[in-house]
Amino acid sequence: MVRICNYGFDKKVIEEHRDIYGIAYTQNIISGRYKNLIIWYLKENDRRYNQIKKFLEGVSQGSLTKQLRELEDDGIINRTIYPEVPPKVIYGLTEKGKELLPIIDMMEAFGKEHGEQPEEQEN
Amino acid sequence: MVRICNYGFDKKVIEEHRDIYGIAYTQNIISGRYKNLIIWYLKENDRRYNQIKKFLEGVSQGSLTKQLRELEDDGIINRTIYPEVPPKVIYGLTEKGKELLPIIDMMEAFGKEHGEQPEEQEN
DNA sequence: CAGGATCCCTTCCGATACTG
DNA sequence: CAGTATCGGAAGGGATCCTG
Repeated sequence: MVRICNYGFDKKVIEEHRDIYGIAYTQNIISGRYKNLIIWYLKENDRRYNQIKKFLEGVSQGSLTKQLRELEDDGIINRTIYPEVPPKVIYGLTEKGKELLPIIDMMEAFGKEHGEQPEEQEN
Repeated sequence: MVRICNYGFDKKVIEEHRDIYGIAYTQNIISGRYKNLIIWYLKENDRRYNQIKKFLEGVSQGSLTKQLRELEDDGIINRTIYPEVPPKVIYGLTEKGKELLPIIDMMEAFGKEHGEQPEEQEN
């Protein structure tokens, strides 16, 4: 089911143009200020909640938790809880989540090529 | 320069993690409810304002115009005005914009693979 | 036809306080 | 440590009115 929130697309558009369904679906998953970066950060290793939080310095718990839950609901990451004291929660990419890496990889490449010299762009 | 709006990233994050600059830059460009679809729609042919509007049925002029302007400012599309009566404005992808197509292509592929059978996902 | 300007609502996100 | 709950600000997007 396609989320309507996250500035996604509603059924009408999707019904009319079946070929853009995939774009809308994927956009729904990765739209969110930190989602791409979370996925990117989990690329090499599984990480704990606070590691992710530290990596994204500035993010609030509320926002981070919400984004992690949404990614989990979408099957992009999985959450493993170790019932210790203090608690330990490990986040890692699912197989589905790993399939997003090439996309983010290309985003990084695009940005590296075009966004590196900001002041050299003619305004 | 990285826009702070569009739920982008501020300088702090970017300075700290140079490797995620590209992701943030690209995300800034394509974040927006219709931007990916606009780029996708311009893939095959240049289009007029009203063609795009019709394709995205439901979008308001205000939103569409804003997204088109931002894409233009980011060098993704170019706008050609034909001073006729009634006026005619053609939008097309720049070379830089065409480089985004593989990314959107992969988004479509991902969505097609994972988002097609919504009710077969275990909840 | 292709917008510009304005108003308003929704969603996203940060800040803070509190908990097992 | 890893959250939950609540509040409020800011940005995105829709609706409407108006224009060259």
